[in-house]
Amino acid sequence: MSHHHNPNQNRLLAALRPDELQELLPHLQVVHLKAGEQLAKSGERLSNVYFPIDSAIALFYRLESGESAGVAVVGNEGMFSVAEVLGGAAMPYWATVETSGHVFQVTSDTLSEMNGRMASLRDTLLLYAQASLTQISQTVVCEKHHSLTQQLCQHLLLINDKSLSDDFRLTHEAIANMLGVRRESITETAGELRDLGLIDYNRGHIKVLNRPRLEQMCCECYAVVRDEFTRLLGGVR
Amino acid sequence: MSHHHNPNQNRLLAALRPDELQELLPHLQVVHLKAGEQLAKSGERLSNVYFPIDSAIALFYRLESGESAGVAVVGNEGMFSVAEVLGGAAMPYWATVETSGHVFQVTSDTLSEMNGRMASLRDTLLLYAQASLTQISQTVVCEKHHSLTQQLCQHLLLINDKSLSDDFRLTHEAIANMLGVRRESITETAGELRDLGLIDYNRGHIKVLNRPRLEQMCCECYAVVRDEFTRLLGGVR
DNA sequence: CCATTAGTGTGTGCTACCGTACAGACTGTT
DNA sequence: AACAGTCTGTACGGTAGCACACACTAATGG
Repeated sequence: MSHHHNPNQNRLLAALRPDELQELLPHLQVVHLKAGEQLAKSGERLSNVYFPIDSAIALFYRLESGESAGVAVVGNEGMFSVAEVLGGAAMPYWATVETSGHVFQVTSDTLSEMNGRMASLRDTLLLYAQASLTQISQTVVCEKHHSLTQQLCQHLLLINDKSLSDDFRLTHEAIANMLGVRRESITETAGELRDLGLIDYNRGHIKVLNRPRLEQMCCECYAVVRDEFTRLLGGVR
Repeated sequence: MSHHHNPNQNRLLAALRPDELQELLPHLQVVHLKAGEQLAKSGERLSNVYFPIDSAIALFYRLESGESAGVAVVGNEGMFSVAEVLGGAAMPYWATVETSGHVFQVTSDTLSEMNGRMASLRDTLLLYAQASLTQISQTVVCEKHHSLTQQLCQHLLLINDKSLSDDFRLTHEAIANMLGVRRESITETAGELRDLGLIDYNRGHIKVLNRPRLEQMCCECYAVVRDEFTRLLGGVR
C-alpha cells in the first residue's frame, strides 16, 4: 500500500473493526483510475473490488434501445461492487470511471474469503448494501418528482463530495448519460446555475463556487441519502 | 401453520435448504392481509417479517411535498423486509398491502436468530437482497425511458403474478400512487388497454384478458427482472 | 501550423404527462 | 328511498424535457 494513502480515506474501510481492517490492509493496493475507463459491463464477474479514495465510479444500465440511465455513483463512502458481498457474483450494471482518482483495490477472491470468515466485516459491508438500496430507491422517487435542475445540483454535490475537490473534470455529456437526459438539457440547466453564480465550467471542467446555495436548490434526496449512510455506517471523519 | 398452505408457495422459502426450512417451519404463521392495510411506515422497526403467498405488498416512498412513488412490489417471489437480513433494522419505506391475500409471517427476532446461525439460509436471503437491488435499479431506468403504457402493463403483469389470479382487486388510484403519476393518467392509459381488449375493469376490479399481448406491449424491464430472480434464486416451480 | 475532434451554445417544433376542475355512475348505509 | 362515499370519465391549458439540426470554439495531435 502506498504511504500516501490511509484506509480511513474510504469511509467504508474506516467503519471496519480495527483488527479486521488490519488483516485486510496488506491486500489493499492503491490504483489510479482514469476517467472514462470501463470497470465492468453487464453480467460480468469482476476479479477486483474497489474502495474509492478520490475517484467516482458511475453505475448505469443500458437498455436494449441503447438508452441508458445512471443508477448510482460510488465514491469514498462505499465500494464497487456490492454484489461480491451479496453472493450473486455479477450484476447487470455497467460501471465506468466518472472522475479520475485513486481507489483501494483488492481481489474478489481475497475479500470473499475474508467475508466468509469475519462476521463483523461482513455485517459492515451488508449495512453498506442496505444503504445502497436506500440510495437507489431514493433515485426512483427523485427522478419522478424533482426537476432536472434539482437533480443536477444533487449530482454536482455528489461529485464534489467524492472527488474531494471543488474543481473537477466532468462534461455535460457525462452528466447527461448519468441522469438519463439529453446533453442539451444539461447545457441549458448548467447554464442557469452558472448565471446564478453557483458554478463555473469550461470544456469538461466544472468548478463549484457556492456550495451552500447549491444545497439549497437541491432536493431533499441528497440529504436523505447522506443521513442514511451516516446512520448505518457512522459519521464522517 | 395452516394445512392449506405449503411453504413452497413462496419461492424464496422454496429456495431454502430443506433442513433449514424444516427448522423454520414451526415458526411460520399463515396470516391474511387486507388491501390497504399498512405494514410499516418510514424508519419503523418491524416486529414481523412476511413471505407473501398470494398477496402483494407495495413499498413506496413519501416525499416532504407529500408526493410519493412506489419502489417495488413484493409477492410470492420474496419477502418483506429485506432490512432484517441486511442488519440495518429499519428502512425509509412505507409498506401497504396492494392486493389482499395470505402471507407466511415470522417474528423478526426468530428470523434474525436463525440468520445468524444458518449460513445457507443467510446466503439465500442475501441473494434475494441482490435481486431486489437489481429490481429497483431497473425501475430507475424504466421510469426514465419507458412510457406510462409500458409501465402500466408491467405493473399489471406483476400483480397478475403475485395475486395468482387473472382477476384481482385494484383501483386506478392505487396504481397511480405506485407508479407516481396522477390517477387520471391511469384512467386514460388503462382505457386504451381496455379498448384493445387486453384487460377489463370495473370499480376497483381488474381482469387480465390477454396476457401474451400485455407482455408484448410491456417494456423489457419485466423480463429482465424476472430472469434475474430466476438466475439468483432458481426457477419457478 | 493546420486539421480534426471534443465540448458547448442555441433554436424550433413536438409530445407525454401535469394540475385543476367537474361530472357521472356505481355501492353500501341508514 | 335518500344519501354519502368511492371509483371512473373527460376536458383544457400548461410545461418540462425531447428529437433533430447546426453553429461555434477550445484543445489535441500529426
